[in-house]
Amino acid sequence: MRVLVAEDDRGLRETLSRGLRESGYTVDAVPDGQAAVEYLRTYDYEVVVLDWRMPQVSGLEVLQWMRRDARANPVLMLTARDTPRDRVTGLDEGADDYLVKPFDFAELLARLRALQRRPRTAQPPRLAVGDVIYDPAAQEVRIGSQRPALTATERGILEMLMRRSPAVVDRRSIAQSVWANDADALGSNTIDVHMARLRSKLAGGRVRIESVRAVGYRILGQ
Amino acid sequence: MRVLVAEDDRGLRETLSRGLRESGYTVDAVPDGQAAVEYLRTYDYEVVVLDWRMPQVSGLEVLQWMRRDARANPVLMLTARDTPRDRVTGLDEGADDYLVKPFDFAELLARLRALQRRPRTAQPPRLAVGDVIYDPAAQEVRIGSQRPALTATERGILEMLMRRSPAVVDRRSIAQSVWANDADALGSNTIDVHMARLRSKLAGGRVRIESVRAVGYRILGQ
DNA sequence: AGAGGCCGTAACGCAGTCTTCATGATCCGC
DNA sequence: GCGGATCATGAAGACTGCGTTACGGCCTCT
Repeated sequence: MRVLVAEDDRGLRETLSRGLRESGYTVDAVPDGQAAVEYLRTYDYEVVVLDWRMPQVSGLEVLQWMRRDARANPVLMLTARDTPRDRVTGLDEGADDYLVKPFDFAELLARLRALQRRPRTAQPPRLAVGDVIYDPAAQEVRIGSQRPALTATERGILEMLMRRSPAVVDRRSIAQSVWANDADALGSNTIDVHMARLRSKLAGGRVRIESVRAVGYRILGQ
Repeated sequence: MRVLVAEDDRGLRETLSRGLRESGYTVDAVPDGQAAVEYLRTYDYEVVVLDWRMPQVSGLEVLQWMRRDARANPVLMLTARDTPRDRVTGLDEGADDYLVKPFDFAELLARLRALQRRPRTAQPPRLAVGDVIYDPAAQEVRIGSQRPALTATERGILEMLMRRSPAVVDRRSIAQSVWANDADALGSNTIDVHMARLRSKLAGGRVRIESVRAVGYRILGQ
């Protein structure tokens, strides 16, 4: 298991390196964000441990770079900050987990194990298909610079389609994701109508919603 | 997005339900582990929020049942306990995340979003014969780089043939796999007609559909 | 109470799909 | 080789699912 540790405090960095090696990991440790990016560019790691606060390039910036670059490696952030607000920021930027200093080493190991089990994050916090961007946190949709006013139902459907894109989403999945009782939505033409409304609101964007007869729908960029 | 919440404290349960619904989730809330298992058996959820301490069946036991039952749904554990030791236990049992009460609601939302980000099911099982590939999950057929437009019935028949390939599939099996009432399909030449169309659409691929007189059909790679 | 927005249902037309029918080809036992 | 059975294929009508529009009920905000 290869792990990259980015931590500017020398003492902590060495403690982490030693401890992780004793636990069977292969560790590369770097003292700042700049070096972390270099290493990430060059080597491949299963898990990345990033200190939030580092000189020059912070852990958050490294994380943002990773996600922009479509790197899906699980990331565990270390930080001294402990306000809920900070945690929200970190998680929404695509961190997979979060640990507050000072921390218990056994817990770090457990969280690393959990991250390894978890399938890669694979997706940045924002969904994008064509020029349509959906931000699940803000529940906001953008088409280029436009901001179409979608209703809650339409956003729910759109989110489902975008998460699975370019695969086909069957009607049952759509129904389940939006309605508690999928039966009535399946029995009527409710989905079709919402789909029509969604299509008209997305018209002008560089996407299209294809219908796959007898199965469901899918959204594709153009 | 469907979420199951299992929490015995009524006040917290209702707060969670209301808050999550306002954030766009479809929520089922249950007061104990027993009910949680029932619901998990019956419905499908994207994320499960489990209180650790519950009467009768605890959240940890629900989690253990899920993992024994090979349920891969992301699980977020809620708990009042806050020793590193407990966290280690929870994470090692397969919880994907962990939140200590009292918690900030925005953080709960952020962690749920992080959990949802996990990619769709590992890798979809695929059927391949010759250069024809069928993905049952996406219901998509490819011949090399081509994507022939098959109808639902044709896909159903093709899937059956490919699953059994290179064995012969008798007409009864084909009928049963596609039609609720296999009788009428067997009495007519409907199957033959579909088979002809399927052949023509697969022409160009390195496969052929052989007919086995008085028995059925089979598909072979070339 | 009224206005407006959102949602679900109904109705209808259309396009794509399925089944049936007709006809010809092929196979198999005798 | 002959006859019956089985299969292949083309065309036509029946059917189904989808797109669309319109409308009524519900909720929220004022």
